[in-house]
Amino acid sequence: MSEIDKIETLGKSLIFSGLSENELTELSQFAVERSFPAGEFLFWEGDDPDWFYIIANGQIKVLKHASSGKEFIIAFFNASEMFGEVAVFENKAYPASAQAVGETRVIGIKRSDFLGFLANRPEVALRIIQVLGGRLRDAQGRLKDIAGERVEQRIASILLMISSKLGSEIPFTREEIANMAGTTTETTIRVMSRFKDNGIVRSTRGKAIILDEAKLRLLSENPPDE
Amino acid sequence: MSEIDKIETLGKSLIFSGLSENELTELSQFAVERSFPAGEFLFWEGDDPDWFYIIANGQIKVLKHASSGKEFIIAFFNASEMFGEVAVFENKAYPASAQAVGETRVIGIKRSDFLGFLANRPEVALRIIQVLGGRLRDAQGRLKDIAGERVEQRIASILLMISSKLGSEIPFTREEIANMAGTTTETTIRVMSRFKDNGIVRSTRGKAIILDEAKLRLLSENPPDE
DNA sequence: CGTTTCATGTGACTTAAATCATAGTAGATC
DNA sequence: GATCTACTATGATTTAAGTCACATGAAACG
Repeated sequence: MSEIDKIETLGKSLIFSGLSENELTELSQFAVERSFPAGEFLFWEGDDPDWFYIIANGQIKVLKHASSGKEFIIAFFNASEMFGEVAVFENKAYPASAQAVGETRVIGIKRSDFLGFLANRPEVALRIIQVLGGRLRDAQGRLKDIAGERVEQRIASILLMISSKLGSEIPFTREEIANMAGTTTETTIRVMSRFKDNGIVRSTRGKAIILDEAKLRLLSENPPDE
Repeated sequence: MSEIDKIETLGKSLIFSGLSENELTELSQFAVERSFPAGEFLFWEGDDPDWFYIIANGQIKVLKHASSGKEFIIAFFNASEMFGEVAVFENKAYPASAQAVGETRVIGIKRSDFLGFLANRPEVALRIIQVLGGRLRDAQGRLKDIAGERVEQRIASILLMISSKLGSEIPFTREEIANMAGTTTETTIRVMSRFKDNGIVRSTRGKAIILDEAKLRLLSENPPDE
């Protein structure tokens, strides 16, 4: 990856998109490129937070393990999104693990370099605040869903959330969807089969295509009964 | 509340604690004091985000309602903490409602005033980033708990979380604890009775006192069986 | 190109927790 | 200090979803 590519990738990210050519160049001095094959972990929950990342291409899923060993997917990120930032700002161990979904290239910036760069760039800080705010909002919405809604509604919400980021093609297996909705693979398969019967989704192996977003939205908002 | 009091309250809050006397005075020009009796709502989910708040004294709980009407407590805040900020930064409707727990006094700052003040104060922005980061971390931890752990563990975690903020006296009813753990009042009563039998907590009406934090921590981290 | 692997699918059974019902009890309120 | 009201308590029953077990099928791989 050339210096030019790095600058371009940084510039595409939401948080750095307002920076001048010069600033991006300065920032790219600190930036290191790394590549990960599908399934590889970039860091594990509990690791020291040395790096802050921006995705050049590919996708990352961020997950935690319950005490039973069951995996729960907290978030997934697409090209030009940042991640690993919470640990970096607090200087505490990463609170979750990050795994490459497909072959993925990221740009890493060292904690100290990044904080130094940030110190006199209030615009960048404001953008980070917005990103974190949005993520907090999402997390709180999911909390309410998982605590209070039925699996069918939760799965509907997850599908909508994914499609709002990636479009109507959902590139996840039933197992992965289960791990986002906080349920089991079997239950997810059953619910998705019902969705298929009702013409809401179509599916192939490892993928689902949303056909009727309106119906899905209805399901995610209203209890099925009463 | 005098101007002096306002300045003092602002200065005590984590995000403004680094500011000079002058800056605090400037900020306090925008600050409006409001008082709420116990149980009153400061704003409802869906309201426009006009205000950003700092608690002068009292406590606030922030909650959402599931489609069944069941209430879920997302967070609660103590004196000198800020809240309502997510909506303000994104300029979207408040994603949750805020309710005064006891008699509560808050300081409100108008969205536009606050953003203006923030624009050229990177130190304040960095502190906000830290606060948001911490909250995001908490929310993600709770997500994993609610999705993957048993009620007993979840309740143990909630008690620990509360005691780390307020001390070993937990000033909440079983119903409120249930609404934080994402379970029912009856189940919470049963679990708490078990805790009492094991000498982990003592309790009076509307209150619980943690006697054995170590045991509680053990419970929150390890599955009861196997 | 057969075989191994992993995702989907389905039935039978179990279970943790919700729900429903009812009662005691402490504290507020008049 | 009698009367509400809200909190705690407990038993009985139901149920949504989890677990276990096994089958089918597509795709990955040597």
